Amino acid sequence: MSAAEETPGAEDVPWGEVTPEAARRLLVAAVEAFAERGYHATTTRDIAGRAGMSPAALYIHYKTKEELLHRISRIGHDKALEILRAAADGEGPAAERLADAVRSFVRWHAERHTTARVVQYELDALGPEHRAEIVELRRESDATVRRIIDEGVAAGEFEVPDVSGTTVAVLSLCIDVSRWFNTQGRRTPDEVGALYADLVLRMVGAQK
Amino acid sequence: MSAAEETPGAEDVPWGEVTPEAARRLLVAAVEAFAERGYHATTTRDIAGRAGMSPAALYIHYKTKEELLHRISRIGHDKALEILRAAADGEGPAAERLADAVRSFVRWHAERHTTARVVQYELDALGPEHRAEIVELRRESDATVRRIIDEGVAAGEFEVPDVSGTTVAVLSLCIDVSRWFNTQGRRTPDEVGALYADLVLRMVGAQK
DNA sequence: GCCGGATCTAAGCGCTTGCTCACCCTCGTT
DNA sequence: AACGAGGGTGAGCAAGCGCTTAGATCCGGC
Repeated sequence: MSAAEETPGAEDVPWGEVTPEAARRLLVAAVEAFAERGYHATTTRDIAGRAGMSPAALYIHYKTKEELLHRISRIGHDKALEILRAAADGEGPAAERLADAVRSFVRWHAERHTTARVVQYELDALGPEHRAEIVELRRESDATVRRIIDEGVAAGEFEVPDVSGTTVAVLSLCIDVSRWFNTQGRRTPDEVGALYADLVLRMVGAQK
Repeated sequence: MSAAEETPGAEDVPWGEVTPEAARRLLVAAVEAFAERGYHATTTRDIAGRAGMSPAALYIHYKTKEELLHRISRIGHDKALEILRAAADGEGPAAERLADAVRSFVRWHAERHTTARVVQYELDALGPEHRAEIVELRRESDATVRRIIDEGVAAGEFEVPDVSGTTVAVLSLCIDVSRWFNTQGRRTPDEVGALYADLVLRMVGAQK
């Protein structure tokens, strides 16, 4: 086998964009540790240990522990926004696009709830500039969902008295999936996605 | 003024049940610190400092930092459960009781979002036994909401294909208010409560 | 006027933390 | 065979952590 090759089929492998391989192993270890115990309760020794390395190895690939969190947060938010935009930019009626958005967004938060938990709940552990950068990405997620709802109202598909309030509620509902979802639980990510898509359509008063 | 009196009108003062006063000051300081930075990022020196005391004073009133978190969590969950039960045990149709429950539950999570944030998101920082105790309280909250929805379905008021899934979603929606609610924001706790009560009635298919 | 318990503090102990430093090993290249 | 660069390690530093201890201060009851 050729040795120089890097991350074959990189796009759909979860952390395929992170190279070299040692940096990715550290990042994956950090995601697990942060999700289990929280950023502040996780030690650099724990992260390095999970990746099968010495504590010092971490600092070859990342300047600080906070930079690790930022990389995780940035990649995760980019992915989340990409999912929402793919649904929003689709064709068909607003109801279909909203259901699509919720279904895939929820599925991501359930399937990758370890990552999502870090991405969604460790925002405050970031430094001020990194935090501001991530907050901006969240604003764009909000705008994307709001746009679908706006269009549904304009087309007469939805009946929504408070668009911005409903937008917050929809995103909030989806995001919180990463807090309670458990792989051992009764429901699959697909099932939760379908259930939530239905609930959201009811929230916006889409006729069934 | 008489000096010996303790916590006049104790019931409705937020932390009135905590005595003596120094213990309450420490607990209030801990709630603020935990909400701002998270349990693990908060130091005992920070808590004591906010309460205007030396670090050692904390250990006169609490055995450990974890006991402080447990006290906060226990009182908070008791209050939350009390709110839900008061609405569930009321009279009138299920739709009215569900709206009541959501309205007051959300209002609490918005008004006291500092406390709620600690109560809802720092569960994992508790030790195993304390954690188990709190998880049991959450199960009861879930059962309380599920009961209202069950009764609404039985009475033909609601149309809900998946009662347990919808119960989770309703509670999840309410709890997440404490994550995003901001006192400086556009909405008052009353407004968010009213909006969410309406959204939840739509979720259960209550005819308006 | 003195006592005993409760409350609070200054100092600091033992340990862990994020991070660094001096050095080593494994390479493809010459 | 020698090299230089990049990935890795073992040991450890300065700082900060949760928590303890010895002693000062307050205060109602005799």
